[in-house]
Amino acid sequence: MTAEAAPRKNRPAGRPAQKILSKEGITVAALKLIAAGGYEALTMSGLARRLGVAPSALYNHVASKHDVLVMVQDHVMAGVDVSGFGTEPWAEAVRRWAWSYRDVFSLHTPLIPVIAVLPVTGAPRTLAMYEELTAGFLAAGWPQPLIVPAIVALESFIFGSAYDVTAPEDIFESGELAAANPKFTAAVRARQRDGGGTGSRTADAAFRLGLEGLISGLEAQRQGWAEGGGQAAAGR
Amino acid sequence: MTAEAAPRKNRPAGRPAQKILSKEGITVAALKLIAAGGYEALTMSGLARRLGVAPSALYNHVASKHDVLVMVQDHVMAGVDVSGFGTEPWAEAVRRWAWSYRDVFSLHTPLIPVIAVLPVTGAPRTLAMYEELTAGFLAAGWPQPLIVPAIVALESFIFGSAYDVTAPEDIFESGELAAANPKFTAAVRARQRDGGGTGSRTADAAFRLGLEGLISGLEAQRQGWAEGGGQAAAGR
DNA sequence: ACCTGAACACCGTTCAAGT
DNA sequence: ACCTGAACACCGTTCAAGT
Repeated sequence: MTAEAAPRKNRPAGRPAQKILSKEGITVAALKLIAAGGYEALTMSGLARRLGVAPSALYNHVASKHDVLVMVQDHVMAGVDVSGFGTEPWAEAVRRWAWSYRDVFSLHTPLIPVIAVLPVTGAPRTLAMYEELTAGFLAAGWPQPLIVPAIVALESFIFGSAYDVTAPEDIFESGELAAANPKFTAAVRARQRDGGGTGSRTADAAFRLGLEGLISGLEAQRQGWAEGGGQAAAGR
Repeated sequence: MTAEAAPRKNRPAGRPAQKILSKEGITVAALKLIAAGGYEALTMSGLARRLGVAPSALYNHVASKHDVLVMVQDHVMAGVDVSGFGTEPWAEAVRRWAWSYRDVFSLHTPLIPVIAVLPVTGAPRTLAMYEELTAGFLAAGWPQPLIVPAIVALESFIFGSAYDVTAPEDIFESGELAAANPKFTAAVRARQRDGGGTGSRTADAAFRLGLEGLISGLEAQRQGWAEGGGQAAAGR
């Protein structure tokens, strides 16, 4: 297929004439493996096979498989669209960013537990995204203390929604328990779908509703903060 | 410690006089294992050891480890507080539910990928929770087509936020990249924390902001729907 | 420094044999 | 039907040996 990863043919032991592996190469190979066979296909030996090396060779470049996931994550993050910040109104920029973020990570849900707890130090592109976001929030007049909590809230919603995209369409069919749960069963039948039809975009309808709610609701929280002189709204 | 799982002492092969395992017993043992050593400790052989059987014996009662996670999930779900629905105003009931849901699953984040795509058919307690929720939304006057999308949106936010609870406090420290990302670095320093101090509840501040935003924003979306005669708000 | 090859300590799961 | 015990096909990771 591609020429870059010529299969190893009985290469002798010992340090090779010029080095074969690099972090960048490992990351690219990992992304190809994922594209071809999903995250199940991403194993250290699968990665080594594709790169034409022994599995143990990988450990000269990464400390663990977790390291590989971090590298993949930072690469994938480049696909998130922050172009609206600086060119569009705040709400519109958030919309563009949020939809692209969800779409990208719905194809990479196994990265979510990794990103969600990952110190940004190790992920320069992710950090760059946050910098763009922050600039956009500041330009829209957001008070500094609310910016990080607002971004975290939006991201939390996006991560959860990315899982939802991967759920089967009939996830809420109550089956034989329908009779015991009539109100929910009826609500599932009547639920709003995106596009108005019975097409398979129930995840989109929920994401749109939540995102529009969050955008207007965060805006309201911001007003409340300004009026309250620096305290957040109603508590637990 | 407990008497129930007396260690096996050279029990002979063959069907025992009376059966030793049950789904309920396996679930309880799994929860104890998790409480003691987290999800790393939940292995099929660890489970078998605690129950005093051979690992293969478990497969007479469950088809896979995924089955065990589903059973654990339904058990954990019982800890979510839906008592507000029917006794409190809608917003207050949602608050109580959402905080308890997040708190419970922040201790069980490995279940999130399982629940998020799990057909409710296999999880009766989860289904019962949705029934309660739906009743509460209906009683508050929610239009039927918006109820499921609204619940899904709230749940997505809750799942994402549960991960956030487990993140290290210094997750946003930009380290040596601080100079290249000045606005974000400053926003992190200035960020709102719950309780007003520098205590470790940054996750709570973000959750509160997002939840209050969602509650008021969803309320606004509901108004928009009523006024628009049955269409949702601004699109992609 | 950076590769090979063998080995280690696990996983989840299958299956024949036993009562 | 429901257990044991051995075996299988994987994992990620370590480490001595080689250049």
